[in-house]
Amino acid sequence: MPMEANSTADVMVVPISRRSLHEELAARLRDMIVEGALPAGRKVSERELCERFGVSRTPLREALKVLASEGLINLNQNRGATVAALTRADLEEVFPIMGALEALSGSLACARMSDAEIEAVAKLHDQMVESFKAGDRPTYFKLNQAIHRAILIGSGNETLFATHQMLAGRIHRARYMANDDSDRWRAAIEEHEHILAALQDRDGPRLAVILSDHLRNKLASVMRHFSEE
Amino acid sequence: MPMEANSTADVMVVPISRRSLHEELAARLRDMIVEGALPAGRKVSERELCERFGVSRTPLREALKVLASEGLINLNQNRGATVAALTRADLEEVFPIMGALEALSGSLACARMSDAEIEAVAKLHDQMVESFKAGDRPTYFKLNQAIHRAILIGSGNETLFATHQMLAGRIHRARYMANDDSDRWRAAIEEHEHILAALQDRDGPRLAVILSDHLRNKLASVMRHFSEE
DNA sequence: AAATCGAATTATGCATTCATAATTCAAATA
DNA sequence: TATTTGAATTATGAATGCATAATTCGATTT
Repeated sequence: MPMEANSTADVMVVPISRRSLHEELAARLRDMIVEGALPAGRKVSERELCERFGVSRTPLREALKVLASEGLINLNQNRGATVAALTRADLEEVFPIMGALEALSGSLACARMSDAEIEAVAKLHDQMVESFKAGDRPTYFKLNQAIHRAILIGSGNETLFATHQMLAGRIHRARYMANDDSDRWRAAIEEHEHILAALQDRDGPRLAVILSDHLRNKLASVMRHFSEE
Repeated sequence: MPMEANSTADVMVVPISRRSLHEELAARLRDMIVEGALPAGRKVSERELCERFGVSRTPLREALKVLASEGLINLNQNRGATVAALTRADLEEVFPIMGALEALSGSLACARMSDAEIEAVAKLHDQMVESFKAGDRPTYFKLNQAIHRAILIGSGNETLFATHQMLAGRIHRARYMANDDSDRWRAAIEEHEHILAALQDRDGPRLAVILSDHLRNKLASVMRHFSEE
């Protein structure tokens, strides 16, 4: 996906293709659910959302079907949609899968990323360590995600990225609901040191193991703080 | 998902909840695409499908949105839907992911499957070997799939199963389009012997490695016979 | 007062209709 | 004859309408 700055020429050629409404709606609703603006278990009223977004029910309902297939909402026949609740069982299912996917991505990334790209990850890592030292959780959280994302993308496998993203969306709420305690936070930073080192060494198998363990530890941390919704 | 035989009592209680049309349509179309009844690249005409299934465009279009999110069809703004073509790049992306997922499932299955369930896999395996000896490819293919499926389900991780299923759907066409040659077929049987042995030994790490390799080898075989559509 | 029944209301599932973008095809032009 | 233009046709995107299932809420009964 090319991301050049918008030159005038670009603006003339590309930009007309507005996304269809169902796509736009799915993206917005997905974001609202993932970010917790729509709390888990809450009834999703078609009428209310139609009014909020100023669209008819047709594209909205199309978007709801897509989100249901992603596991973000549940559709009950003739009884409307509800935001899918996250259970401990969900977390125990999803985290190991993400671990396996990240392990694969790390392994591939070691072989495919350019030196410059790895250097960019190192920059993100340093910034992340800074935000840890400053106790700035929101920034830490963003940079942490950026690093994992960079490795996923660095794998060069778009399907891998997309699959991971879908699962990450499902558990995002829990991930930042349950903040790491200071011990776990420190340990996470240390794991990230190892992640960066393995990546810089381009040691795929080692990075795979580290990432898998990292996710396992993250699950344990989340589970400690997670209360069923 | 309980699957008891339909007693009269069950029939009175459960069965009324007919699936919604969009769900039914998505399932039917998914099957048609996966099984190759709708060839890759082919335009998906809404009118034609509406007539065939006797429904209006509304639920059909809902189903199409879902299938698009699964990667089975492509939607082009104002220009309709087409069955997604499978490229070599797709296979090279999807197989390693399935390998990672099956490796995880094998690892979990070793810990969680009951002896009886493992015995059932052994039965499937023996039947599969029989069909190999008989040169019966269709039966071999079905039993092979049944074994992988049993291990996926044996992992006890429904999300893992669902994620795998979605990816498997995307590449199913290629998998049976490109039949193994006799050398590869023989090798596949041998790999399955190792799979069964590791499962019976409940040696999770070993099974994970074997399954991952198995998928890698399958990819190589498919790639040899696969011609871009 | 609590529980139950049922009419009224509301929401959902699907069909139909409308507006617009894409495509087709024949006529006009070079 | 090949190419281009544009009117007619067709298909898609989205809104509206209709039938039915679910829910609400007040009246009735115990």
